Amino acid sequence: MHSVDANLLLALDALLREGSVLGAARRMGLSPPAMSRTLQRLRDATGDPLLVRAGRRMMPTPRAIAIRERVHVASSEVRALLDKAADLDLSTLERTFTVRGNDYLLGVIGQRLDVRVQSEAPRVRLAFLPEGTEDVEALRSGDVELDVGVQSQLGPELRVRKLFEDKMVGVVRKDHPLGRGRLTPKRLASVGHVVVSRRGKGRGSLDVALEALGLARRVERIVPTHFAAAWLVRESDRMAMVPGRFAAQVSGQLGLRSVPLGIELPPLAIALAWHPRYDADKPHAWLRECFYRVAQKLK
DNA sequence: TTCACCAGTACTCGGAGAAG
DNA sequence: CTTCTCCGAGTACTGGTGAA
Repeated sequence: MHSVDANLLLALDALLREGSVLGAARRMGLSPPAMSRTLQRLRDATGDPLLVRAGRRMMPTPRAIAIRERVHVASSEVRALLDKAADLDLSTLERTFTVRGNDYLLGVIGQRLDVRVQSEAPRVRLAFLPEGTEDVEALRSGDVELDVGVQSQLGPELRVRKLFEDKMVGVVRKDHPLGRGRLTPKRLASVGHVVVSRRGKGRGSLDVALEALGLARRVERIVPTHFAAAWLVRESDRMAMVPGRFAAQVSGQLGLRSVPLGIELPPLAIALAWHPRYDADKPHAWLRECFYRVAQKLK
């Protein structure tokens, strides 16, 4: 290899993302012939056709598919390195960040994060998406720029930064009998439960722990959010299991009592996750730092 | 989408002249 | 004599237009 033209890398990224010479030309601000010639240079440089005609469409070769993600990461790095706006000016920064997280996150740190972002970068917009399927592909494609929550099944290339730990507690209405006296596993299993699950699953770590003691609980309601669970138990005999920080935040306002579970459960580790293409992206790094700083101030 | 052709730009290289 | 700077010609590269 004689030399490397960064424009070729950017053009290759545009071609692989668009899957079309015309589309890539539009993306790069070139004419279609110029992009076609650039594709020809890429073919010469790589020794691979990269995109081949299939009727009216262009299909990527196996080599193109294999390098697509790495090319995208590398071109993002190049853009970030050569970006004229390398000196981040938060007062004028206009950008929408897509953040995936659940209502627990918003309840615990949403307000403080909102104040911090508003004071440091007033023109920044935060678009919160529900966790949904926890799709890793959304992080890889850039549809989700930052994921906040319990990071369990991530791709090996994704970056993770721990924010804080939490533990599950029970919440019941204020005058509920469970609120008086010690909450034993047996008493825990004696009431109906509201379970939080985005996928409609009624089984979790509490069931495993109870089964080890020869007990089982009755799951009577399954809801998608912690807020919904808290709302349901406030006028029923049921209890819900929610993260402790969330319970502390909403119990007073909803007339609930939070009760420590008389059973040992693994702690919740809440963390940020993002794709490495944002490593060198200063606005993204600033937002990650905002989350981290706000989380560190939690008691 | 690709090819042929054209224009503009940048780079390389060699020669000429000045300075030490 | 050597080194440095400037200048012009040649070459390579990139991107545009028009046609197929």
